[in-house]
Amino acid sequence: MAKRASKRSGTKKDATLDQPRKYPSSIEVARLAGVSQSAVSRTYTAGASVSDATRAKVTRAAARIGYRPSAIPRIMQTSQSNLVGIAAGGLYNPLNTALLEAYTIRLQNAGYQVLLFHVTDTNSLDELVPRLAAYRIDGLFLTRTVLSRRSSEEFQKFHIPVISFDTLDKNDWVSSVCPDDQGGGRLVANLFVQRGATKAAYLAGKSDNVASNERLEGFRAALEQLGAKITNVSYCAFQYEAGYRAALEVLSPRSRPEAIFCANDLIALGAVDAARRLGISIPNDLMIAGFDNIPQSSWRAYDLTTVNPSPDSIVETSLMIFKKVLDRAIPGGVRILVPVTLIERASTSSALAINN
Amino acid sequence: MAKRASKRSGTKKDATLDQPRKYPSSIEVARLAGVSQSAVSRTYTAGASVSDATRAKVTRAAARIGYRPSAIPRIMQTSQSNLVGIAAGGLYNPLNTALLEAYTIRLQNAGYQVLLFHVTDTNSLDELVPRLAAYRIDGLFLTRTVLSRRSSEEFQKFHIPVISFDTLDKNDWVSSVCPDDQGGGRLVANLFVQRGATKAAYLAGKSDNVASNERLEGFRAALEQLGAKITNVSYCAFQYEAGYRAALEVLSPRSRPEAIFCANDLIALGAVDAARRLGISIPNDLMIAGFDNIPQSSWRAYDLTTVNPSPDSIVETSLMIFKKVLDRAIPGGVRILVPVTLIERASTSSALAINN
DNA sequence: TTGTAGGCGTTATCAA
DNA sequence: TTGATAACGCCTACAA
Repeated sequence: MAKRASKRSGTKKDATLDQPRKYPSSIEVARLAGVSQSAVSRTYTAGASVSDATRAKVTRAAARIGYRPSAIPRIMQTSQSNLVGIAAGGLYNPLNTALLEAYTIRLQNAGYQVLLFHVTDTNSLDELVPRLAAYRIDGLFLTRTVLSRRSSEEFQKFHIPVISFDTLDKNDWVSSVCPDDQGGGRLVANLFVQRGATKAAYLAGKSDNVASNERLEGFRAALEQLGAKITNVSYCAFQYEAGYRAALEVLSPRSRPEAIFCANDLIALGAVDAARRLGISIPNDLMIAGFDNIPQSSWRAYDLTTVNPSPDSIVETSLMIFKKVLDRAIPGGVRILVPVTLIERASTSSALAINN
Repeated sequence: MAKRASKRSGTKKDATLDQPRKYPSSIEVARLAGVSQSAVSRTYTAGASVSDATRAKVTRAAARIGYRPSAIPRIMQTSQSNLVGIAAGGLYNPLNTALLEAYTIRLQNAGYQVLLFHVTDTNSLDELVPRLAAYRIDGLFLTRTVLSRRSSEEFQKFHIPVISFDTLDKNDWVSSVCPDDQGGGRLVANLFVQRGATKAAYLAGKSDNVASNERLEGFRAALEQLGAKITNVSYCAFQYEAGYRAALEVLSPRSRPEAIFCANDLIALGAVDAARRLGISIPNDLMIAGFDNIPQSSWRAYDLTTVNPSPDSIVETSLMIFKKVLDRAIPGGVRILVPVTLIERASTSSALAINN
C-alpha cells in the first residue's frame, strides 16, 4: 500500500519494501528490442515465423529485464489453459498417493499444469466446480468422489474430459478406469481354495464402496464355484486400525475362518496384526490377502499376499482417454477395466516365508 | 474441427460432436438480464454494491445459460492469481504426503488454488520457474529441493513469498520452516542413555541431506555429553529397503551397537526387520528409534519409538509466514524452528510392549 | 446504485 | 517475416 519506498531508492532493500514490481510485459521487451510487440509474442510461440535476427534481439532484451511470458492472456485468447484438475484425497492410503504422483509426473511432462483439489469421501466435488470452471481447466481426473449428474453435464457441455478412477457410475460423459475388481476377487478365491481353505471371510471397506463390493462379488462367486464359501462379511473404514479391530471380531474363537480377504491392504495389514495378537499363525492357521499392493505389503513384518491393480497402467490408460476425448477421437463416458495380477507372499504360503 | 453437427441438431448427442461450446461471458448474461456488464461483474464481486433487484436478475440469467465467472481476466486485472505453487516429491514417504495434503487442505480453505509440481531430489526446481512465473503464482511452498540463488532472487523481485520445508539455506528471500532436527537427535540420545545404552549407531540418509546431518549432530553432541558415544554412521536412501540393507551391515556380529537412531522412520522400520532377521531382540538386545512419526511406526508389528515433527504445526507456521510476507508484515528469508516431541514406543522400552 | 469506457497482456488476423 | 489492430472477458474508475 504505502509508497514510502521512493525516499529510500538506491538502498539495497528496496525490492522488499516497494510495492510488488510488476512483471515486465512483452510491450516493454519490444520497446527495448526495437521491434513490435507481435515479434516478441512470436518469439515465444512454438512454430511461429521469426527471423533469427529478431529472435536474438528479443531474447536479449527479455533477459535484460527478466521478462516471463504470461500464460494468463493466452488462456483468454485461446480458451485453453493447459491446466488440468486432479481431485484427490485419502492420501493416507499409499495407493492414492502413488496415483496422484504418477498423474502429476506425467501431466507435467506433457506440458500441463496440475491444479490439485482435496476432496473427502462425503464431500462431493460439486462445491469445487465453480473453481474448476473459473480456472478453465482443460480436463479433470478424479481419484475418489463422483460428480453429481448435474456437474458432469456441465463439463460435458464445455467438452472438458473427466476421467474417474474406480467408479461404476453410468454416465454419458465421465469416463472411468478401474482395476478389474471382480477379477481380483476371483484370483484371491482361487488361491485360497488352492491352498486348502473352504471357509473364508471378507473384510469389506465401507458398505457403499463400489470397488469393495465388486471385489466381494468376484470373491464370492469364485468361492462358491469352487465349493467353498464365505462365512462372514464385515465392514470397516479402509484403514489399518479399522482392519485390526474388525479382524479381532472376526477371529473370535468359535467358527473362525481359514482365510480372510480384505478390501484393501491397509485393512489386511491390520488384520495380520490382529491375528498375531490372538496368537493365530499365518499362514498355517489363517491366510490373509489384501488389495492394492502398497509398498508396506512387501515389508518383511507382513509379507502380504495381495492384488496388484497396476497403478501405472491405470494412469497411462487415463491419460490416453483424456487425450482422445480432448481430440474428439472418442466420445466421453468410456469405461475401461485394467487387468490385475496376484502377488503371492508369505501370508498365504508358508513356502514363501522369510528367506532374505 | 468438423461442423457436421448442424445436420443433426436436435438430437441428443450434439454437445459431444460440436466444437466446444464456449463458456458464456458476462456480456451475454448482461444482455439476457437487461443490465450492464458491470452489473454482472459486481454481482460476483464480494463487497460490490448491487441492488437486490439487479442481483436477482443477474443471478437468474446466469443460471439460465450456465454462466461461470472466469478467474482469468481477473488475474490480468488485479495481478493476483490466487494460485499457489507446491513443489513436492518423494511421496513414498508418508510424511511428505501428509505435508502435501495438509498444505492443500488449508490453502484450499483459504480460497487459494494449488498448483502442484513434482520435483525430484536431483532435479532442481529451476527448470519449473518459467511455468511458475507464467501462471503468476502468488506464493510457493517447497517440500524438497531448493531453488538456485538466481531463481529465488527472481521471486524476491516480484515479491512472491517462498516457504521451504526443512532446509538450512541462508537466503535473503526464501523462508524456511524446519522441525528442530538437532533437538530431535538430542531427545533420542537422552532416551537411549536413560534406557541403558552406551554405544549407538546412526543410520543416516543421504550424506548431503541437511536434516539428516542436523539430527546426527544433535544426537552425537547429546550422547557425548552423557558419556555415551556413536560407534557407527552409515548412509543410505531414505527408504525401507535401504534401511533394511544398511542395518544388516551395521548389525554384523562383532561390536554390535546397543541402539540405532535412524534418519527417518522408513529407514528405521527396515532396520527393525533386519534386526529380527538376525534374531536380535528389540528392545532388549537393541533399541531402535526413527524420525517422522509416520502412521506405519505405530503399527503393532513395529511399534517404533520416533520423533514427531508436528506436521500440522509446520504447515500452520508456513502459512502464517506466507501471509505475513505477502502483506509485507515481515520480510522474506525468515527461518523458524518448530519444536519436536519424542514418542516412545516398544522399540525402546519393553515396558511398552503389546497390550492392546 | 448504475452504466460507460478504458485497460490488463497476450494471440490472431491481415496487410504490407 | 513484420507490424498494426482487433479481440479475449473481466475489473475499476468515473460520471450519471
